[in-house]
Amino acid sequence: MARRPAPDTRERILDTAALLFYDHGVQAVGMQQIIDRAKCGKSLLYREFPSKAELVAEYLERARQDFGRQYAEADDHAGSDPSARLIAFVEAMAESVQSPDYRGCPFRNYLAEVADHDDSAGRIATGYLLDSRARIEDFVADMNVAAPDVLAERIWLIVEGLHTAAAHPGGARAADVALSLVRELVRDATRV
Amino acid sequence: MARRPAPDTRERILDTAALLFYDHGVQAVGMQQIIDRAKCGKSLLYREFPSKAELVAEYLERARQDFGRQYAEADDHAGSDPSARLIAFVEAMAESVQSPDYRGCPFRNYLAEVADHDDSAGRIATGYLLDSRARIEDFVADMNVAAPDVLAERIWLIVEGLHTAAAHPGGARAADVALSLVRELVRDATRV
DNA sequence: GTCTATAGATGGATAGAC
DNA sequence: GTCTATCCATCTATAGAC
Repeated sequence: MARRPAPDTRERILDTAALLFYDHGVQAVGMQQIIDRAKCGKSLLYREFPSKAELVAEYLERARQDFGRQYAEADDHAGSDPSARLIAFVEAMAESVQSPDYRGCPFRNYLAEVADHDDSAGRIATGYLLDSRARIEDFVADMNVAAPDVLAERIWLIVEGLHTAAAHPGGARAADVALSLVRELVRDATRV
Repeated sequence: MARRPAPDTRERILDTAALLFYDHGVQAVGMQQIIDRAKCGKSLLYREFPSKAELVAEYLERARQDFGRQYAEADDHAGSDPSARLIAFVEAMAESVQSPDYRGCPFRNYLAEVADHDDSAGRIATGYLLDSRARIEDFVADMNVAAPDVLAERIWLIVEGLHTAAAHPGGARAADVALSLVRELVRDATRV
């Protein structure tokens, strides 16, 4: 029994909670379940996370940062052409749904299972969606196409479908389908 | 206290439960909440629905039948051309997301919030999705297009996006976006 | 009196929080 | 570990319609 608190305790608890929240849904997972799996005491968990609501919010906030890093890295390799950056963004999202145990987008799942979107976690989830959509709109706006609003709306709809369809039965090909469709829309829109 | 059993008791309970389940999610609604809202006794609810799981399953089953009737009615007015029937199907789905208090597709929401898809309610939800997708595939197969699999996959992705995007902030135009995109894909695919 | 509805007490399990 | 609250589900008690 170490008296000194392990510095990675908070991260380990958050890792454990994130896995359980994502796999079974936020509401279906109890605090005791997280405590058992993380092998920590109750007092330790409540010292790091004062309530379940804050633990959920930090789970989504960390997921948002993780996705943000992946998208930033993909953007670094995409060059400066806005259409290439747009494709790279969609590719990064398509890659994130390719996991064999993919169970849907954590933000969209949270918004689907919790009706109140005005709490801390809900604002993170809606903020993530709005940021993703704004990123697409910004890329399209820089592409000098005839109808940027229409193109951005269509791509966003496909992105929404990508995250949802991949979690449903028979959704293994959703990433390829979304990517080919987005590429075709971009190609048609940028054709001289 | 009426001795005569009201013949619409079961439907009234199911109506009440359906509203609550859809608005707040299945897991967030308690049986007592339904009992209070439906103004019925506890024993009466449990006589009609032996468990919450069965009540949820009947909620989804009735929703499936309701949607099925709407789609069948739309199909009756679409004539016999498979592309017209396909468009009518997508139009009917687009109409169902136009409600101002739309909170997502009940089947997709259920699958998002409950991880186990092998129970009675889960099979109804997945069955609805598979049926909808098969209907699209059947219509496209009758259209004599060059690549029916690709077209059906793309339309299904858009349909998934339609149901998801309409429930998210800024999703008011999702129905129009999905419809115009599907119409364009069908037009391009059937062009001689 | 008989039947059925409602209302409330209750059981056991589990929730979040201290 | 403990506390309170709530979950689903069952059972009992009572009030009213026939």
